[in-house]
Amino acid sequence: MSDDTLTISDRIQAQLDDLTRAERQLAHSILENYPASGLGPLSALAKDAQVSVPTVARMVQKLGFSGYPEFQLELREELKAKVKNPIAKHDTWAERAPSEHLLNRLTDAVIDNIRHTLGQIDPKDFDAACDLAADTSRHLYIVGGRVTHTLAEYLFLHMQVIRPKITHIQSTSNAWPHYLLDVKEGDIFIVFDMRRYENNTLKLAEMAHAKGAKLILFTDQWRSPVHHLADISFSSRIVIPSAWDSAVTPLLLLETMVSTVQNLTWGDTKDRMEALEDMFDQTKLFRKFT
Amino acid sequence: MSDDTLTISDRIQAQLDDLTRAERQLAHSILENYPASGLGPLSALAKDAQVSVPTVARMVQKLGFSGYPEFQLELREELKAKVKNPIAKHDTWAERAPSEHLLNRLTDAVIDNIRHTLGQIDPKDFDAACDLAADTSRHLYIVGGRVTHTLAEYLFLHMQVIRPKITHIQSTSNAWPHYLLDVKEGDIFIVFDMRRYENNTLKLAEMAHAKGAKLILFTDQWRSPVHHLADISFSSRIVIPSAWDSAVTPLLLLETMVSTVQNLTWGDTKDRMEALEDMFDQTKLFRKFT
DNA sequence: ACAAAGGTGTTACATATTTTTCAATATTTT
DNA sequence: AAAATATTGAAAAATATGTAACACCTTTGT
Repeated sequence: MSDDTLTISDRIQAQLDDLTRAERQLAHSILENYPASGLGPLSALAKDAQVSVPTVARMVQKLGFSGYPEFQLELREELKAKVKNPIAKHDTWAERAPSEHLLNRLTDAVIDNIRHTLGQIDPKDFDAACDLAADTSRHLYIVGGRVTHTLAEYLFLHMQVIRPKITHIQSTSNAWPHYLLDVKEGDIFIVFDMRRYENNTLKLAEMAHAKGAKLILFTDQWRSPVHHLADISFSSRIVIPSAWDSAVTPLLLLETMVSTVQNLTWGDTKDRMEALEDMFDQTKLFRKFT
Repeated sequence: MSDDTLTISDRIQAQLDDLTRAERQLAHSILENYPASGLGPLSALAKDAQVSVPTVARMVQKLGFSGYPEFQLELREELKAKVKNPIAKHDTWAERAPSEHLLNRLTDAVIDNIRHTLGQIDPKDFDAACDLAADTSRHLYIVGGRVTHTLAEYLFLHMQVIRPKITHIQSTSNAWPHYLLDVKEGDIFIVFDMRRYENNTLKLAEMAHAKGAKLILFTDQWRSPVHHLADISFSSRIVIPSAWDSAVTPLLLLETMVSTVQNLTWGDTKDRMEALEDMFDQTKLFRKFT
C-alpha cells in the first residue's frame, strides 16, 4: 500500500456523505465489485453506474486524485499489495477484524448452518409448501411463539401484501383459542416452533390438525413435537457460538418462500402492491425514496 | 466469465513454450504480480517488461484476444469472479434443486450481501456499539418502523434478558412521543431504518438526538437520513432477486451484537438468565428440552 | 413564487493509447 | 556461409479515452 494505509474503498466510504446524488450512485457502483470496476475505462464505469462521464472525473478529483489515470494507478498498487500480502488470504468476512472476532466466528457458523439446512431440504417439499401458501382459496394462519413470533410477523407483514385471508396468531397470547373457531378444513397453518418448544404452540397445532387444517412447520434441527402433525416441515440448523440460537437460516427460508409465493401470484399481487403504494403515499408515512 | 474456465494466467503458462524470447520475458512480467500489471496501459507493461510496445500487442493476439482492451476486459472479469468466491464456490446450496431454483439464487444473493456488508464494517465501530449497548448505566431504547420493528423486537427480546433498563418503541405507533419524555442525556437509541425510510423514525431520532442521546443506526446500503444524526451506523446490503428486501444481513449483525453484549455482561446476565429459567419452569409455558 | 446556487449531462476538443506498417536484426536452414 | 525466415523495435496512423467548457435542470433559500 502507499504512504497512508487507507484504501480507496475506505476513502470513498469515509467521504460518502460529502458526495452528491450521482456521485454516491457512482461510489456504490465502484464498491459493488471492487476493485475490478474501477480498473476499466472511465466511460465504461460511467455507463455502469448510469452517470455521465464528467461525474466520474469530478469524483475522482474530489477523492484527491489529479485525474482518473492516477486513481487507477493507486487501485493497481492496492491490488498488488493485497495479492502480495500473505495475510490477505481473505478467508475472513470482516476483513478488518481478526478471524477470532465474533463477527467472523458467528458469520462462519451462520453460513455453515445455511449450507447444512439447504442441503437437507427437498425442493419438492418447499415448492409444495409455497403452492399451499399461495392458494387464496384457503385461509392462511401464521403462528409464532415467544421468540419466533418475530419471524411469524415478518412473514405475515409480507404475505399480507401478497394475498388476502391471512391471520397472525401469537400462541403465547390468551386469545388464540378464539381464532380457531373459524378454521375450516383445508386452511393452512404456518407454525414456528424452535427450542424451547412451547406447550401452547403444540396445543394450538393439535387443535388445528383436528380441524383438518394443513400444517407447515418451521422448526430447528431437533424438531418440535409439532413435527408429527405437520404435513411439511423445514428444520433449520440454528446453533452458533453464542448463548442464543440463530434465526438467520429460518429467515432465509421465509424470504425465499415470500419471493416464491409472490411469483406464483404475481397477477394479483401487482395490483395489491400498487394499491398499497398509493396508500403509503397518501399517508405520507414514508419519505420518497431517491 | 468466459465459456472456458481457464484463467489467463493458466493460458499463458500453457503457451509458455510456444513463445519467443521477448514474449516470454513479457509473460513472466505479467505473471510477476498478476493481475495488477496487466491492468495498466499497454505501454507501461511494455516498459516494465523491457520489451517493445508491439510485442505486447502481438502476444495478446497470440493468446486469442482481438486486442489489448479485450485482454484487459477478461482480466477484470476474472478478478470480479475471484473476489466473489471466498468460500464454497459452485456447489449449489440446495443440492437437490437446480441452481436456478429460488432457494439457490436467493441464498447466493444473501451470502453475497453478507460478504459485502461484513467487508465494509469497521470492527472498532461494532465493538464500540456493543460497549454502549452493554452499559447498564444508560437506558437503552430500541426503535423500529413498519417492517423493521420485527428486527427491533428480536433484539429487544434478547437484550431484555441480558440487561435491565430497556424499552422497545415502535415509531409507527402514536405513543412514541411519550417515551421520549424520560430520555436522559447519554441514553442509547438503537434505531432501525431501511428503505423506504420513515418520517416518524427520522423525527423520533431527531428528538432523541436533541436530548443528547447516543444513536446507533441499522440501515441499508443507501443509508437512512437518520445516518446524519447517528453516532455509529451499520449499513447492510439488502437486495435480493425478489420484490422484497432481505433482512438476513441485519439480523446476522444483531445476533452478533447480542452475543457480544452477552459476553461483556456475563456476570450479571448469568443471574438474570437463571432467574428467567426458573420463571419459565414455573409457568410451564415451555416443554423441557430433551 | 422567484432568483440564485449547485449539480448534472451533452458536446467538442486535446491527449493518451493502441494498432499498423515497415525496416532492421537475429535465428534457422540448406 | 549464405539465404530464407522469423522476430523485434521505431515511427506513424488510427482509435479510443479523458478533460474542459457550456447549457440545462433541480434544488435551496428569500
